Amino acid sequence: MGYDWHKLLIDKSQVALPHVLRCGQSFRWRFINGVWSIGLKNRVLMLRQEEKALYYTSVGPGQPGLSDEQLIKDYFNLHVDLVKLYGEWAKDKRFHGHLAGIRILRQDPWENLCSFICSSNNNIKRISKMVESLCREFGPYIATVDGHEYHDFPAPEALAADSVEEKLRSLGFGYRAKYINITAKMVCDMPAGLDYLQGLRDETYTDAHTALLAFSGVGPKVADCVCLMSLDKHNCVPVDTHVWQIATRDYRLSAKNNPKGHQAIQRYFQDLWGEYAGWAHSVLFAADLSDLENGINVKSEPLIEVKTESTLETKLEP
DNA sequence: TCGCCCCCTCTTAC
DNA sequence: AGTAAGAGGGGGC
Repeated sequence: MGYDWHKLLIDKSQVALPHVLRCGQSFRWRFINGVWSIGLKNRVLMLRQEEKALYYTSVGPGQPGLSDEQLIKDYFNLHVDLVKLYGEWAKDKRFHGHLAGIRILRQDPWENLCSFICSSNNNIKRISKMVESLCREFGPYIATVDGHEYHDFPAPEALAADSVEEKLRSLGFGYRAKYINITAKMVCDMPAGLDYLQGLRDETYTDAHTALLAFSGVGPKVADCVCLMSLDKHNCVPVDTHVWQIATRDYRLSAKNNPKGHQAIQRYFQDLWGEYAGWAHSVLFAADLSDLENGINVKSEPLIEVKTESTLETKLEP
């Protein structure tokens, strides 16, 4: 099957897919035979990267008024010059030698919220499994590509039925099953629905953060992750035990590992890094991440299929 | 196999 | 009122 690959001129130092898509922001990306793919906004989006260019193509109808290129530029926050930011952060010696191309995504707030409700007391591998279950069981089918089924992330209505909690428990969600179910009901009961979450992009950090805390299974850390990764609060630094360790070990801060201590650490990093403090934090965070490149959702087809299907090199010549 | 620890939040108890 | 401690499912080490 021949894909119509399009080229976007962007350097790896601006976005490094293997790191950005595996550092605990989005949990749905697959990596199959050198191609990154995801079911997003009613299409299967596929990406492939070279040193100075990103190649993209898609399968499925998509959404009216949202081209693949628009989706990519929005999803990856490509209007932000990451290289310039790295230059500013380099004043901090601890940044020297860290991974390049790690940027904050601009995800869908609803998916972001649900994913991070799943993330409490949890690890990336298991979160990925849970989010995939969510999409497979409750998300609308989009297409099958090279033998792999792709679903979109489920709408709140699909997760609001009373039967959902038990189903999620059987899928290994544990106590988070109830949180997801209740939060979905809450969003469905809102007059504005998903627009309410989307609208938090226009609110201040404090207001957005407070609003998110009202949802079930959402504490300060999860609220901060959503603020940073889908609500444009670029200077928000989510502090968990991991970031707490970086702060106390590498930065010699003497904060306690409790909410007050976490808040103090957040303020310290915001002062230090400025407007895009949340982005800076993700670079240090990723550097410490043992889960990076751990083989989640990675598949390789038998060699013979690679030759015959030839989704890569032969179709990529500009 | 058995502990122990987790990218936490909620609840209860001071 | 603000803070502290324990429970909660499953999986990794």
